Amino acid sequence: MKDSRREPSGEKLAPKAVVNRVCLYLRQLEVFQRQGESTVSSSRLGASLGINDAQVRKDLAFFGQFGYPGIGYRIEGLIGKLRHVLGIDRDWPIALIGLGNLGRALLKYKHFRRRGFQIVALFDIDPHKIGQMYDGLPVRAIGELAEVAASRTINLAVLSVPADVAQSVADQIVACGIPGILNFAPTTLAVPSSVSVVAVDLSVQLEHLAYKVLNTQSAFPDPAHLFDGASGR
Amino acid sequence: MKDSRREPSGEKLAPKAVVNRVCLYLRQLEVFQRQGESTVSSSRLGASLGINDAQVRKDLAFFGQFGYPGIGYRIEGLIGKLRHVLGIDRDWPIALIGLGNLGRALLKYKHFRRRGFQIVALFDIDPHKIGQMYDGLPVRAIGELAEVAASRTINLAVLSVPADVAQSVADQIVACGIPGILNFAPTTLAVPSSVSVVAVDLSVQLEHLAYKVLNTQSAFPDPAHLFDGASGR
DNA sequence: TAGATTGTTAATCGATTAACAATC
DNA sequence: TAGATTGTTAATCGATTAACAATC
Repeated sequence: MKDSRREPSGEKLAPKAVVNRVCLYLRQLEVFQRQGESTVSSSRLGASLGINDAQVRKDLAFFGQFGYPGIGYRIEGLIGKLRHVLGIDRDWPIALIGLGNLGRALLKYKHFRRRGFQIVALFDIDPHKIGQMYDGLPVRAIGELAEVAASRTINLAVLSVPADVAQSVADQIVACGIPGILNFAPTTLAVPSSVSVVAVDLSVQLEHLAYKVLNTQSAFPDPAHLFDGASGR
Repeated sequence: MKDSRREPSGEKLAPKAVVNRVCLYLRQLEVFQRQGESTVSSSRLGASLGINDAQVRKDLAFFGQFGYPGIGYRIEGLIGKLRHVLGIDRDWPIALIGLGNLGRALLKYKHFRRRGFQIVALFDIDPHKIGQMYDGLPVRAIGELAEVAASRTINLAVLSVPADVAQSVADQIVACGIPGILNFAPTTLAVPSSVSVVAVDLSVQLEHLAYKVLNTQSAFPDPAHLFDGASGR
């Protein structure tokens, strides 16, 4: 430890893998806190998540010196620090675009609210949905996005529209100056580098699971022979 | 190309990142196919997804030799090959456990069905939900899982229950011999290594997006000064 | 043929893990 | 003090990219 109370926030952008794990650390620290614990070691935190202890220390060290040699990490303090470095120590007003089955489920998803994420405006392209109320919020036409985003300083959009309209809606999101998109549409969005996108394709996740199940050494009966009519290329 | 029609399927487990990208290649190839294309090069496929062309070739080469020098990849054939290596050239009967807002949305999610994933049985712990019908399927008590799984050879479970019961439900899934779990509960599951888990934590995705937005060099006004009361550790 | 594009090797880059002095 | 645990360096491991002979 070179110097004692330094916190290098914002110096370098953390790698994607680090940020994802830090989100998990935060989630698990809150579990420990609810259980009445006050400190935790990197090895115990890692074990609860299936992550190597050196990895835990290195990930946390990326954002500052939070630990105490011989003791571990003070849970309450670390939670506050991680919330700060992740940027979730504030409110994030969100526009939800697309009120299909998935969109409506996301609207009611409790965990978002608990994290400071609050859906404050709804949009859809379907004329039948526009004007309806969901969870106390009116559904607006996408054309109103610019106006609403400006007046409420919305900076995140959750996109749950069909794939074939996702790019055109994304273009409008970008045009409004909204700098972040959580994309549930199963398509890759082209956006300027100043706009951040996190993509969640539920089918891809399930496909990945299928691959893992088929390729995990086990007693699982692989009916591959039923399909191997294909030969060569 | 050492020897001409080899297909090393099942030799080594592909890295996670490779599998995820291959799922995206497949998704994009189907787009090209719908547009009436018959071949595509690694550079064009990569460009449409923001992936380096050498990466595309290397990922595909992991599973076999599918391309033709000077021509590219024949789309229809490659789609079939990738479906096969991913294991989605068959039906996957699925148990959906937890019929909250998210679970009900997943039940109606069209893209699963199109990929061969079919939800064939519903389970919940809430006595008020048990016996109700959703989408033509009755909600069963979790105690019936073993029986139903055995009779229908279910091999994937989608878990959308609250975090505090997720582990105990996962234990029952494992006990039934179901080898794959898609976990939407915001908690890490402890399962034997013979069981595959893919975790999707929607809050973590949104947190990651918030981090990216705050740390992308841009005109985005960072109100961090409102929060920096914290000092030291 | 000339141009295009693959599969693969080598080079680069980044991420993970082991080890340990410093610290409490 | 002895034991525990950090932050960090060095070693390992794996993933990405550039380059190019082989091929169509």
